[in-house]
Formats: sequence, structure tokens, C-alpha cells
Amino acid sequence: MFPFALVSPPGSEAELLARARALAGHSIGAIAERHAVPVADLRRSKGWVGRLLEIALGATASSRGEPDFQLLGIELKTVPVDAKGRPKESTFVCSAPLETMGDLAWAESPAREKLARVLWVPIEADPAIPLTGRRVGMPLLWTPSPDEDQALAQDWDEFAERIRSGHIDRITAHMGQHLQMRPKAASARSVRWGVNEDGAPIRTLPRAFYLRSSFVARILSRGYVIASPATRS
DNA sequence: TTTTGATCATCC
DNA sequence: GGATGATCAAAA
Repeated sequence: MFPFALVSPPGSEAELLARARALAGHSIGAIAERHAVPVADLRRSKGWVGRLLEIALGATASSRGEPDFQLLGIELKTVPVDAKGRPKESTFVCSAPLETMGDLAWAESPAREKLARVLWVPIEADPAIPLTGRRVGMPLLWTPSPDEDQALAQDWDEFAERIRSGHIDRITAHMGQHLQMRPKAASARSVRWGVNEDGAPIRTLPRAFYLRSSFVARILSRGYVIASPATRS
């Protein structure tokens, strides 16, 4: 495909936030058209909306293990929301380092690093609205509060303990009040190295961390509104 | 093949 | 309906 109008990386947090706010109230279709991005079918291109927003906001690290806005150290997350502004899905954080996380504290975890600074962009996701007609909501720049950080640390510790004891396969999505660990793979046959209770390598399903929608709901409720570009909560 | 972007499909 | 486990596509 092709050269869409290139958006330069934002030079500051304020600039990024201003850009994101300017998108609020606009439709996905209008934004895609502005950047000449062909509209895809979400059933097949599940990450299409996220990639569109990366383009529209000038994110730099596509498919690389770095913050979306490297200079600013900010991660971009689009989140599908219902009419009330509640997330409809959990939010992917990062893949789980199965071989090392048994000895990894939350403070030094890749999950904590990813979540240190996040620009949340709600996206209207009512299935009754055609994809191109869905609007972008008011963005929110977030850093975990001490309470939130501690809560996430608790969940992390539970996972780390199961890994440490060699019980990776006893970790299910039922665990974790706010942070989940679930499969993340091309298929259920995908394989990744983990460790058993003796520290010996075992083959297991690749996992990743996700934030429960209830957790993200509380974040968004700090400032979310469906609004025209001029409106703020 | 892995990482990043996520949502889908099915079971409770 | 909501959550869990499974899956899809692009980029590197």
C-alpha cells in the first residue's frame, strides 16, 4: 500500500496529548481517509484500529519492543468501549518472559515498564455501528498510582510464584485481580520454552499479560467522555 | 519466527 | 452477557 500522509513523532507529551485530543469525536473512517489507510475487516485484522492510531499520532516503534513514542517513553493503547465508555475487552500488555519471571520482581518486570506511562485512546466499539462510523473518544494519559502499582504487583507475585514452582500450566486467566496471564499465540499448538520445578526447560504455550477490563474501566473513568473535539471532561 | 497490534468464538 | 482460551495480520 502506500504512503499515507506522514505524521512526525510528537516532540512533547503536551503535543501528543493535543494531537490525541484533536482526534476525539472524529470517526475511524475519517481518520483512515486522511492518512490514506485502507479500511480492513476487524475479524481478520484485529489490530487495525491500533495501527491506524499509531499512524495518526506519529508513533515510531511499530512491531518493535519499544514504547510507541520512544522519545517520550509513552505507550499507546486503543481500547474498545461500549456506549457507556466501558472497555469491551481486556488490554494486552506484553508477552510473558516464562524462563525468567520466576526470579523477576514486579519492579523490574517488562509489564511494569510497559505500563509506566500509557496514552489511552477509547474507541467506540458498538457492533451496530459500522467500523468507519465509530468515533474516537477523549484520550487519557496515565501513570499507575501507588495503589494501582501495588495491586498489579500482587497479581504479578502470584504468577511469578507459580512459575517459580514449575507450575506454569496451572496458571489460568481466572487468576489475577487486575493483571491476567493468558495464552498469546498464533494457535493452541504454539510452543515456547518455560521451566519446570527443577529449573529444567519445558515446552509450553506462549503467554502474555493483559489488564482486566474492570481495571481499565477505572482508569478511563478518571476522565473519559464521548465528545466533540472541543469538549473535555 | 517473534513481537506488536488486538478481537474472536465459545463456554459458563 | 461476561470472561477465558484461541486466533488473525503486519512488520521486523
